[in-house]
Formats: sequence, C-alpha cells, structure tokens
Amino acid sequence: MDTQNASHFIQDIIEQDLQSGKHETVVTRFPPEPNGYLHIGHAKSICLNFGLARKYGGRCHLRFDDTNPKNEDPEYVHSIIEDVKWLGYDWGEHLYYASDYFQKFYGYALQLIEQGQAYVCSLGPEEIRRYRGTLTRPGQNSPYRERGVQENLDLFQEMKKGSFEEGTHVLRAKIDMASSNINMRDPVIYRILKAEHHRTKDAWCIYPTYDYAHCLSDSIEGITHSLCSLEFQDHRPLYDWFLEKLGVKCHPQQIEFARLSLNYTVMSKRKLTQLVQGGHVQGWDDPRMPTISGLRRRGYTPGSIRKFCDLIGGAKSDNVVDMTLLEYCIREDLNRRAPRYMGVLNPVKVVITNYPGQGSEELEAINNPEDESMGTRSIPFSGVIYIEADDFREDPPKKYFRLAPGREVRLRYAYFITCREVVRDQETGMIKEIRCTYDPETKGGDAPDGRKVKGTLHWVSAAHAVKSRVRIYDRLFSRPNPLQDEKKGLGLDDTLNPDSLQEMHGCMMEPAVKELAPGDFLQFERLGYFCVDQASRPRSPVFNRTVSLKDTWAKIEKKMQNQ
RNA sequence: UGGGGCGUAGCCAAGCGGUAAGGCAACGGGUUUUGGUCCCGUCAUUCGGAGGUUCGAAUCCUUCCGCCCCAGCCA
Repeated sequence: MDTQNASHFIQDIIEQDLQSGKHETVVTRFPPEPNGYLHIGHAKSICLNFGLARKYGGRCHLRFDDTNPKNEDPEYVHSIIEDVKWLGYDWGEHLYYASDYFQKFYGYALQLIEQGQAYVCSLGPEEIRRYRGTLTRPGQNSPYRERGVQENLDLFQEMKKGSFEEGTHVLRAKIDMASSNINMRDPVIYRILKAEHHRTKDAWCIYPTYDYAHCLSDSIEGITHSLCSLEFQDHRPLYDWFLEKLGVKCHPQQIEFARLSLNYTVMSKRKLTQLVQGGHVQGWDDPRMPTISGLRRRGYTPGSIRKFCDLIGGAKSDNVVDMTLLEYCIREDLNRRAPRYMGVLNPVKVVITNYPGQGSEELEAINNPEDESMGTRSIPFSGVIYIEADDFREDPPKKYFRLAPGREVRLRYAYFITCREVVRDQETGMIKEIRCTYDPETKGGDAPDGRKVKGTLHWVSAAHAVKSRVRIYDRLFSRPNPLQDEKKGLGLDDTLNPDSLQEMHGCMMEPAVKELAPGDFLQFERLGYFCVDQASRPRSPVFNRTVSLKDTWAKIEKKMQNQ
C-alpha cells in the first residue's frame, strides 16, 4: 500500500552505512515528549522513523522523552500510543521512557564531574543568561567554573538530595564560553525541579536537560540513526561531545530533516492550544484540527496519511506542503475502498406524476464501481423522491446539464425523468415541489431507444428516507499561512474560516445507511467521502464529510461568474 | 552584525560533470449511469543572481542576494 517513494538523503546515508558495514541493521526511534497531542507533522517523523526501520528490516523504538515533569502527563502518553498504533506502526517490545534511564544519566554525570568536564554552577537563571553573552559577543566564564572535583561532587550530591531550592544551582558541562555556537557555552545538563514526575514520582528532584538526556538515551538503546528536525542542527556538536567524553560504545548519528508545514492550517502547539482553549474548535480531536485524532475523526485513514508522508519525502529545505496533496491522498484511498450510497443533503421534493399508485419497487445499485467484489444492494424507488436542491435550476445557466423545466435527466440506477412543472409556495415563493414524468422504459437508467441524457442525479425515495444530520467540514483557516498572518498582526478572527463547519439537518439518506456503524467510511455519490460519527445512531445517523469529490461543475460555474 | 542551515515550476521533490525524473495543482481532450474514477496531452531552453573553470555546469570555484534556526534551568 505504501509506495516506498523516491530516495531521499536519509535513505542514502542508511544505505551507505549498511553497505560499508558500519551498521548491520537500522535502529531508529520516535521520541515524543508526552506534553501534547500528535499532529500530522509528527506523522511525518513517525513515518520516516518507522518506515525506514521497516524498509531496511531494522526496528524503531517508541521512546517518551519525559525529562521535564512540569510539562508531562500520562494522558498524553496514552494518546500518543494510540495514535502511533493507529497509524499502523508497531514497536514490539521496544517501548521506552527516558525516565527509565535516570539512574544511568546520573552515573554519567558523576563521570563527567570526575573528568573535570562538568561543574555545579550557583549562578541564578538571570545571571547565567548574562554570562552567556550574545549571538555576536562571547560569553564569560562562570565564577564557579573552577570548583574542584570533590566540591562539585558534594554539591551535586546535595542537589540530588533536595537540599537546594529550584534555580539556585545547576550542573553544567564545561566546554567553551567563547564558542560561536551558543549551545556549547557550558550548557546546563541538570536542573533542580521539585515536581512530581508522572512515572518516577518523587524519586528525583534533579532532572537532565534534553541535550544531555537525548544522546544518552539513543546510545543506551543502540540507536543507529537519530532523526530530528532542523532546529537541532546547532545541537549536534553537543550531542557528539557528550558521547565522546563519556566514551560510550554506541555513538548514533544525528541527522536533521525539515519539519512539515501545511498551508491553511497551523502546526505549532501554541496555536493549536489557542484554538482549543479559545473555543474555536471543539477539542484536540475536532475534525478540523491537524491532529492525528482530529484527522481520524474527520475520516482520514492511516493508509492515506502514510501515503501522504511517503509523497512529501524528507529533505532539508523549509517547505509548506499544499493541502490539496493530503486531500488527494484520502480521495485516492477511499475511491478504491468506500462503499457508495445515495444521500440528499439539501432535499427538494420531486413528484413523479405518472408513477402508478402509492407503490414502490426495488432497484439494484452497485456498491463500488471500482471493486466488483463489493457487490450490489437494492434501493427503494417510489413516486415521491428527494433530489438535491442544487440539481435543479428554473433558469439554468450555460453548460448546466442537470434538471430544469422541460429537461430530461437520469436518476441514478432508476429512470429518466422530465421536468413538467414547478410548484411554488404562494407566500414565500419557495419551491414546494417539482413535478416530473418518468419513462418506464428506462428502468435501470438506460433508454432502449438509445436516447442519451447529459445529467445523472442522485435521489432518495421520500417514504423510505432516513433523516440524518451531516457536518460539512472545510479548511480551518481561510488564508494559506496563518502563522505569517499573525506576524503581520492579524488575529484568529481575521484568519479563521467562518465556514469551516456547516451543520446540516434534515438530510435524506437511502435506507441502507442504517446498517452503518460509527467509524465506517462511505461515499455519498456525487457529494464526497464521509464517515459515520461516533454519536451516530441507526435511527438518527450523523455523518462527517471527510472531503468532497472533485467538483468540475463548481469550477466551471465559478469561471463563468468571473467572466 | 557571530554561528548553523536552505534556495530546482504555484506546491512538494529527484538530480551528485554528459545536456532538467516524478507527484499535487492548473489547463486541454477522450471514456463514463457519480460533472467522480480512469486514460491521453500541455505545463522549467533552465536550476536565487553575476562571474569563472570545463569540449560540456543545476552539479566544481568565486562573489553577491534572499529565506529559516540559535542568546530556556523547554524539547
């Protein structure tokens, strides 16, 4: 199903390493901090890490990078596990937590101190910042930089015991305060944090920082290729420094790639949180959110997301992928797999004046023209049906070939009908019903005399219709780059798409939809792909539109309007 | 202005000294009982700009320009 697309530079590196014998197997890891929900940007990293491991017969670990108890929560570890599983990846026995290595990290810190390569600094946060210098000016050595090994050992011991308050002391690597790389200016590797950790509880009150913990976690797990995003490029010398000074046997290679951006949405946790907390969406799993859980509720399939990640590849240049590519991926997947139904979102009554009596009949319909094995079903037809309001025009524009006065069209899988009369409400002027005649000879949709019609409409028998609710989703933002808009001073009110959610009531579906269960996907013919909402019930179904079908007519109509 | 990266079509992206893959989008056409799908075709004389090396440069060199990241005891 996944196409294993074109080579990218990470693959090249792996293949070289395998060929040269540097590595016999590939070991990667996906290392989220459990401090939020995963989004499509994470999916890129997940697909890269798990996908590469799978492709080369290696393995990929799921590791929670839980080194900061102030940010983390078990709720997030659960949701992350669910999301990665749902995407179709399996870490086997290799579920790890950085917090499982705290004791080892501590031992390594002692080693660094003993080697004279780490020291306890008693400057406050503000002073540390001042001593660090600026981008263009070198930093200055901390007055505590030359403390003796024993003093450092004692102090670090006291830090661990909880003798000090937060912010009073840190352990720092002794590297180079004049380095042009700010990350090398004696970075903090341990800080005092008196918070309860979601796994180690109150066992520790000192916690390692990312730079120190990450490379060591990778090393402990025998990672061969440690993939991360571009902003960590400047940290690579530090990553290597720790592993070198500590003399560990396993020294993974850090490789950076560009994170994913998608237009018409946002990926930053800050903005996403703002959307949720500001009530602009209904939660982290709102179907308009770019979160994995949101996409899932929207009806995106794991395969479509994997396909998407495969198509975008992995490179080092900043990128903004077009939303239409994601939509293409879900359409492609669902076109092959989604069973078809007929449903009318915005019903208009059609009375077939020459249809005999009050009776009805069963017509046969194909469940999926792309897959014969999905079989057929029967649909009831009768003298009163609903069609889509948009499929009738009293005064049809050019190139419109749906129903209009005097015009003949096909009702899919049923009959040709011809519009004879439009009945309007006396007071409101609204169309009450459209009166048509049908041609009994065209049963099934073909005319024995070879007569052709240009339009084929979907329809639902009024007497058999299942009334339901439908939520039409559209892109969250009306402008392609909300983050840049924000820098220009525009707020959410200016950039959010006011029509990103349209709730429709009184939609009329064919009776077969009663068999559908929450989570099922389907196509309503001529409308789009939908999924059955979790709140859906057989007698009162709720559908979420995942994505519309491509709409050539809308394009033509728009073009004509612009002329 | 210090350091680290990146510039190939509207978007993503191959290309690694031998004469610009592929996908999305767009546009045109064919098939069609979904204006869907599918099929066919069009879409970079040029790779951020300018010089240079070479028989030959997107690929090598020089220089200029543009964009992104870094001054958390976040990751």
